[in-house]
Amino acid sequence: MNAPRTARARARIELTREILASARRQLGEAGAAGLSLRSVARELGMASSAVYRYFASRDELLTALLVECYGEVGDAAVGADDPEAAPGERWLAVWRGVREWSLANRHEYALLFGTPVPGYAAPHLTAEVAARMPLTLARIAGDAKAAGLLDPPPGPSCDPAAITPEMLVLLEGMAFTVDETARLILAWNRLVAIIGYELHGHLVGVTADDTAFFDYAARVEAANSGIPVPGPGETR
Amino acid sequence: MNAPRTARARARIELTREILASARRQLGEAGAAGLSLRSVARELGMASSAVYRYFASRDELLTALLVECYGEVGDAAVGADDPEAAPGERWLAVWRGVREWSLANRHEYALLFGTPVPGYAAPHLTAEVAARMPLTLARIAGDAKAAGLLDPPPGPSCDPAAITPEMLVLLEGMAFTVDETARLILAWNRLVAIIGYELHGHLVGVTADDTAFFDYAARVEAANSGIPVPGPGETR
DNA sequence: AGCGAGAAGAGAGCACCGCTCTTGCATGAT
DNA sequence: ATCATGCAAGAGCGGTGCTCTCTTCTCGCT
Repeated sequence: MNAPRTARARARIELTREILASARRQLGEAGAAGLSLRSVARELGMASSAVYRYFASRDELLTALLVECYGEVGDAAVGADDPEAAPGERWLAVWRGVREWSLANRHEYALLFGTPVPGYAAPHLTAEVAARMPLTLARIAGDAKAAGLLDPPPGPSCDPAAITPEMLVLLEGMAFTVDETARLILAWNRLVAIIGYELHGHLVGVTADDTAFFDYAARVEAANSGIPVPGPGETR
Repeated sequence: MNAPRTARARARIELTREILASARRQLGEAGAAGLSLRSVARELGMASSAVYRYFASRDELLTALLVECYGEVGDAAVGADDPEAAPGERWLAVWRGVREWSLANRHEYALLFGTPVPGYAAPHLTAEVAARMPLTLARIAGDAKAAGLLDPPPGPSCDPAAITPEMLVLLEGMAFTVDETARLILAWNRLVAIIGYELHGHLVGVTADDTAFFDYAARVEAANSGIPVPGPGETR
């Protein structure tokens, strides 16, 4: 973390930022598959080969964007969460925040949660930055539990051996049961899933009001996780 | 539907099948992004330009594969379903059948449910073939309801305006309520979602036994849809 | 039976891609 | 002031989707 003493070093980090910014813009416009190292170079007025001084490969550039986007979706989740509010309100706000980010950044969503691009295997190093969004959901449930408000409905129980010990440790301090943890994992998966269906057109002809249906899904999932949620009446 | 009278016509449908078969194999090996029209041509010993006599573009070839794969996953669902069995057993069997097909055909799963490839927009014409898998789930719920076994747990209710009238019509004869329909849509989404997480590595470090966790998810979702399901005890 | 229309295949070519290697310049350190 | 090094550029390789032209051969009709 040395300060950029020399002009060369300053130029280097500056150019790195510009490459990343250009790539980010192209990702937003054409998607991961349409992101071309050559066109980034063109846009910056440099030779394509010069970009390789900054990113060893297209995949490495993509990884940098991946980390950046995980940060953004984490920001969207954390930013939407008001720790002072009631758990149900917080839950809905975070779900909506993540959805809005995804709708505004559909190609970025695809990069994070969609099909891995060609031969690119996402590095697992990004686990900690990737965890911010789901951890925001867990925190809401944890706070609800601490306040004695967490009340998951009855249902099938989860084999404790199905979940990694690390996962239970990660959520330490929140004192979740295995079943509560399992339901949170499902909730995280389902938040991403319902957005994916909307983005990829699987709901065309199925839902008439995507926003209303998303809100419904968010409420159902809150109830599933045991978080009391306000809103439209009960089934039956 | 004329019979292939001439030798030319026979050769044409034969070659079309071979092209499709070669493409299917390459899709299974390298994924949609790695599917190359040129390599298909190479494999069949013909000029790349000749393939264009059969498929106007790579996207058209991809669409043909898409339809084929939708058929396969539909077959997997229908094939796993034993209409004579109890609803809970049927539900689990269909979920497992779809998962097994997906694990054995991960690139095909990605084509169907993952990020749309580059600039390729999936045609909506495939709706009827795409619907077979979710309709299998719906049929189980419908049969359960007819037998008086459908008993969805209380929870948030869905705004009827959020679902298209066509959807309610599509499920006609099963006499589902709006909420039952909404939960089935969620169940369909969630079956695809949990498999996607497993395939794309999002569960690495989270779940220790993917099969057990999937079974848990299937049971939770059956309960959510109101289908009585056998298996491990209740939460709490 | 023969001929014309049209289908099918081959090949060259265009513009693009990721990536590599070599060459030369300009800058920063000594 | 000089030397070593960081850095950009250019050419090039093998690959892609797709188009256009040219030739061959098959099919259907007179």
